[in-house]
Amino acid sequence: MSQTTPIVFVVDDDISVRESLELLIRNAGWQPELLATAQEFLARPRVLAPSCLVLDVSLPGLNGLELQRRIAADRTDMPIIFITGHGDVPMSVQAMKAGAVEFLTKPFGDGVMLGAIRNAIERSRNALGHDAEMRELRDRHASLSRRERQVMALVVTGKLNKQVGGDLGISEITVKAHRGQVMRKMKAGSVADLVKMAGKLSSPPASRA
Amino acid sequence: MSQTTPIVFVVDDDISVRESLELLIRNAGWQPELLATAQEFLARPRVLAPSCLVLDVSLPGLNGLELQRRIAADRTDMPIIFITGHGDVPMSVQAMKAGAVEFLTKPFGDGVMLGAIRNAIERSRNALGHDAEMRELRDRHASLSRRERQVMALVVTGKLNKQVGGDLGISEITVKAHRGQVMRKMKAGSVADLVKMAGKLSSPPASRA
DNA sequence: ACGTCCATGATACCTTCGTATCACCCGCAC
DNA sequence: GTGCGGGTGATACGAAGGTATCATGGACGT
Repeated sequence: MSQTTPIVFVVDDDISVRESLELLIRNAGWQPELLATAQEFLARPRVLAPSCLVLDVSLPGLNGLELQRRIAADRTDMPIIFITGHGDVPMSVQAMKAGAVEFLTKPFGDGVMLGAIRNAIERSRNALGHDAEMRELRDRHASLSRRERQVMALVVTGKLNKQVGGDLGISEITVKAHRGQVMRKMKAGSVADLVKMAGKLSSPPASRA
Repeated sequence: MSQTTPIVFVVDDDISVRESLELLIRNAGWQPELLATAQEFLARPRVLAPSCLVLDVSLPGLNGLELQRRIAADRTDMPIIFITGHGDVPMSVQAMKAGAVEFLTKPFGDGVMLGAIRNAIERSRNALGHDAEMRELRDRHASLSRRERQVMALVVTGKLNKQVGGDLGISEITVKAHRGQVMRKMKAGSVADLVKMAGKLSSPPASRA
């Protein structure tokens, strides 16, 4: 599908780690982006390519777990692979519970890291696709007027036009008009489509694949 | 809803651990079940109450991670809390990736354990409800005849009766008959209902809340 | 003041749904 | 064989969906 090269961000204050990972990543065919601190990473604009983040747990200033907390919510398209020199169990558990895809202790083999990145990139690709679909859906839903949203909400529960009209205190004819608008604006070819869209719109932000 | 006391299974080969946890669990109002080995646990029949498993990683014979692999697939209603004396990071990461809800290193405070169990029981309760709903849905779906399943599959894509008939090579009238049967057997009050049911039936086994 | 969007409602017409009733054929079990 | 369930099809009718055209009124921005 997308021919953009996946980007692998590396945030580690140890320059030798950055350099060795740069080589590894470049040789594997991905685009490395090297940063020494969490702040530098946060200053970066969002990217649209599939990507992942190789993150050192202990960083000066904002540490790895704190950075994760900041970005995990909205950047579901950027899985995090933690690396650490002296990590302990509680730390790794916290990171995994917060959604990290991997937690590696140095030294780790090149193959392990490459496998982890490959996996993360794949997740990112899926998340990007999913996010794009959700954005599209939300945009359409946002283009509805207040009434149209209300009508849609009731229609997808299976209510008849007559009942929708009753609930909203308007006539069935008006409901039909709104309903038609909803179908057009949401680009739904059938009620079944609309129901599925409503399901996606109302379901929580994400779930781990 | 259910007034059954939640059950907390403890699998640890150290009797002093079992006994101290027994006290802790009982005082918290749950039903402790103590076992020394993975085999003993597997020999137990499934329970229908909300439950969780406090599991030592290192056990004679089948170890904790192996036991997890055996039961994680079907026993989504029994979250696992790992405990360990000398756990390392890779071990904890593996356990968390496989779906453990917590990974505690000894010694841990009573409050930490109680909090973890409370959380796990809550998940179990949700999973039980979800599982029951899914079982119910699958039962209904299984009660459909071949044709009825085919008709249902096409109807939930938003196809008109006429189109369904065309696809299956039968008349629209027959489709209506099957469709009515489907609605009755699935206990769907509307097409919207049916679409939602189909969505749940076709979605993967579970997703972590 | 004018245009635009939103909301409302009506009339008209055709399509589709949903169900009931009746019918025939087939395979399978008792 | 008789009964039963599944699959098929027809006729008929009422309910609901869906669209089009027309019309009114309020809110908001230019």
